[in-house]
This record gives sequence, structure tokens and C-alpha cells, in this order.
Amino acid sequence: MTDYQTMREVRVRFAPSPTGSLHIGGVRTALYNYLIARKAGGKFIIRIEDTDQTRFVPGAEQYIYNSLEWLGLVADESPLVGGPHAPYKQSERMDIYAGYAKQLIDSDCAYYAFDTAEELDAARKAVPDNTFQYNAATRMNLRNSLSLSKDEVDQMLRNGVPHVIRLKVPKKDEIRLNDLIRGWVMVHTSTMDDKVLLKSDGMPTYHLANVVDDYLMNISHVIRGEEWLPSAPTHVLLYRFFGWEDRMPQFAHLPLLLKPTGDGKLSKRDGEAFGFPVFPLQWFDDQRGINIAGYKEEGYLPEALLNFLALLGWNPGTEQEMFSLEELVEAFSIDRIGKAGTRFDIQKAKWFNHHYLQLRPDSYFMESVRPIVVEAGLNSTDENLSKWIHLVKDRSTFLKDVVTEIQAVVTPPDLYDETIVASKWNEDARKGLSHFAQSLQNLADWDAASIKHFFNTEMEGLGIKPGKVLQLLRVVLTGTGAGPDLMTIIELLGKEEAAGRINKALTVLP
RNA sequence: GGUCCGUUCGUCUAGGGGUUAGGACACGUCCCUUUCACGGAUGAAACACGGGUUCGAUUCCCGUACGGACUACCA
Repeated sequence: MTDYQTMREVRVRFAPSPTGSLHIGGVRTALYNYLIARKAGGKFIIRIEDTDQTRFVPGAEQYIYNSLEWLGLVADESPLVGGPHAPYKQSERMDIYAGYAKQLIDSDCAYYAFDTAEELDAARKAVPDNTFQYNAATRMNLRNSLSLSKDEVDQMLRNGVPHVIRLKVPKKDEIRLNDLIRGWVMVHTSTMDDKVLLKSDGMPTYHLANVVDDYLMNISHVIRGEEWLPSAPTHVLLYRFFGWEDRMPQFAHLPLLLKPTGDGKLSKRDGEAFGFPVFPLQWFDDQRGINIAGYKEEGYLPEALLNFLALLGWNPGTEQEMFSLEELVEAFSIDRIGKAGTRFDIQKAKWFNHHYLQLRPDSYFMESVRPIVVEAGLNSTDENLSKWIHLVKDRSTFLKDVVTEIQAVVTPPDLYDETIVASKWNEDARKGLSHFAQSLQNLADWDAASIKHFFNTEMEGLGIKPGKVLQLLRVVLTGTGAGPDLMTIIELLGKEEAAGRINKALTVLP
């Protein structure tokens, strides 16, 4: 590493392509970029790579901003907030790329190619097993400014014959790059392709645009998924040809997020196959005309998703596993990022969500809980709503669990667990429950502990073991044999409702 | 097919020439709870294989196997 590299201001970019919804692997890449920038006191930049007009998807760009905003990954420079190197959207930078491509032509580092799609197709088919390469070995047999006469080329250019500009990869050379995660990677140029730099529509390809923009925006580290590793040598060659080697960013290729089955990287379609979201936010699938729920809609908390994602491929080297974003910034370092692909395990995400849900204040639950308690005609003061929340919170992984758990208790049962009734319902139970419902009116202190004590003493007064009727009490009140603390349920239901439910059961049950 | 990358419990991972190979998720058992869950405790569970190097390799080197990525005028 040169002195320049060590002293250089850290400037990293997240460079998504707005060709569809951002997927969860992209979110992790954004997170790692963000953490590296913040840790170093550098800049986190968002650059939109929309050079492919044919794949433009309306709303995709806004979706990226919304997703990052939800997660709190704030950019220092972006199409939204601008910055010293604006514009940050490649489609708005079109005027700069052709000049750089021409510069490469002039220095004999690139050339014009006139092969049509059909011709290339034929060339590929002429050799077996997908072994075709457009490079030093084959380029003289194809139609380009290296194989054609200067007159021919000039004439075609003048006549506007469609053409691309290709990188002239040296025949015999070695490209080496020192990846921050993988160490030295060496590739011989004979195995590389003469990649297209400028497309026939005048748009740059990813390879050109990415290198030019990273240079112009003074990017210090390129942190991206491992799927880019094979094309990294092409990028290194580009820096060399442009004479920018001293300003070349350092590369870090992140391990991929794999399907839970381990066979292949996680893809956008996997959400349905495996039953968990692969998008941060809800996404409308245009082709199928359906909305696909994201992490947010499924009830995941941003702090939980962030914590989960951070640990997918990185570890702090300590046994700490709960990290706020700020703590992640503090603890993060590139050298603790793993090399191997990481399978996606939604169980762990749920576990994090449960943890962070417990940390949320009552106010987070209040407005979801209020309507169902009001609807049931029960006491809905904030104080009581808070009690309802605490009754079920620790058994909930998502906000929606809190709602359904409370809903289940608040709704009077119309069916009673048959197995329990069949095995436990008898005269003693009937007598005990009947008596309890009556005598409840006399209980002065209305709280769970008092109710419990009262229940026990009343049953014992009747010569009935409390345990014999306790589960039945739950069944007549809620319909089921399992659930949150029964005495608190009675407290929250109130005397009238509790007694009413017991009496109703007494008339319905044998 | 070619190029590149990878390989520690089922999963995420720590570790690293001599360790009882550590933690977490999930799972089992027990405790708590006269319920379920939460919580607590505890258990089962891993160094892909073969050669080297070495007194000694899971750790270093080389192969093999397996897996993955890439192989577009997509990013």
C-alpha cells in the first residue's frame, strides 16, 4: 500500500443499478460501505448506475433511497443531496464517458468494433463449450479497427455504421490486484476478454463508467459483491491505461449471500421459495402485478435487520452480538470480513427482531393495540393499554404478534378447547367457577396478585384444589389452554367481562 | 468447458503448529411457570479428503474433491 493510499480520505460508494428492487444482498453491501466510511470519518456516496436504458424500471431509484432511509444509512453525497462531484447519476453524466473512451482509442488501448450481434453470435457458436473470447487471439478475425484497413474504418465511422469501442487487452501480461479480503489475485490477460467499453448507442458499459466515475469522484475503496471479482482485472487494466494507477481505489470483494440451501446466490425470486423477504421494502412486481412484502412490512425492525446483516459475513472478534448502528461503526473493520459465501438463515433474523422488539417503548405498540381494545369495549386508558402490551410483549417476535395475542384474549371465546373440557370439566369445576364468578364482585383490590390470592383461597374454601380448575378457568375465559398470564388477563378484562365469560360458559358447557 | 474465489458443529462464526476446538441461532433435556411462551441451566453437534513440512498439524505448502461466482453492446 502506498503512502498515498494510507493517507487518503476514505470515500466509498454504493452504486446500485435501478433495474428493479434493491435486494437484501445489496442492502448489506450498502451497510458495509456505510460502516467503512463512518468508521474512517470518510464519505459514503450513492451513485446510480443507470447506463442501461433497456433495463430502466420506474420507481426503482426512489425505492433505493427509501430503503436506505428506512435503515438510517444516510449518504453524504448522492443524487438527492448532491455533492462536490455531482451529478451522481450516470445517465446525467453521459457527456463525459465517450471522451475517455476516445482517449483510449488514441493511445492504442482500445479500438472500434463493428461486429453485429449476429456475427458475434455465430462466432460463439463456432467454438464449443462457451469458450469464445474476443481478445488478442481472435480479434484479427473479427471486424474491427485493428483487423480492417484504416480507409474502411474511417468510411464506416463517417457513414455512421453502428460500432462499439472495445478494450484492447494485451496479449501476454499479468494483472494482479491486492483485494483487501482475498489477498493477491492474479490473472493472465490471455484469459481476459476485450470488454466493450462504449456501446453502440453511445452509452458506456459498467466497466468504463464505473472506473471513470470512481476516478473522478476520488473513490478510495471499492466495496462490492464477489460477483464483480472476475471483472476486477479489467478495471485494473483500465486504471493502468488511463494512467490513474496511483489513484486506483483499493478493492474489497464481499462474500456472497447464498440461498438457505447453499446452492447459489440469493436471488430476488428466492423470497417466495423459502418464505422470507428478500427486499427491504414492499415492491410492486410489474410483470405479475402483485405487491411483494419487504422486511419492513413483515414487521422487521430496521435495527434488527441491520444487526443481522452486519453479522452475515463479518464478526467483531469478540462475543458481542448485539450492535446498534453506532456500535457497528465503532467495531467494524474490513479485515474481519470473511471470505466464504454466507447462507441466509431467517431464524437468526427473527431472533434479533425479538430482541429489539423488547427494547421498543410502549409508544411503538400503542396505536396498534388501542383499536382492538376499544373495539372490545374494554378499558383503554394508556395505562391499561400499556398493561396489555406488557402482557404479551415478551412472547412476541413482531408487532403483529402483540396484536394477535391481545386480539385472542380480548375477543370472547365462542369455542372451548374440547380436549381440556372433556378431561377436566366436572361438578367441582362447575361449582368452583360459578362461585368464583359470583364472589369476584366482593374483591376490593383489583390486580393480578390479589386475584390470584383470592382465587386460591376461595377454591380452598370450597375444598377444591385450585390446580383442578385453573386451566378450565383459562379455557372458559379465552377458549384455549395456553396463553399469557391468566390473572393479568382477568385483571385487564375487568370484573364484569370476566364474570360474564365464566357465566356464559357455565350455560354452554354440560 | 475456461478463469477466478472459497471449504471449522445443520446454520452464522471464533481460533490457529501442541486447545477439553469457544460463542450464537436452531434442536433435545431440565428448571421457572399449576398453561404456552419468555427467561435460566444443560446436552448433542464441526476442522472435506490425500500427500508433504514438522517432534507434532484443524492451523503452513501442494494436490484432489466438493461448492460458488463470472464467462452480454446487464450491472
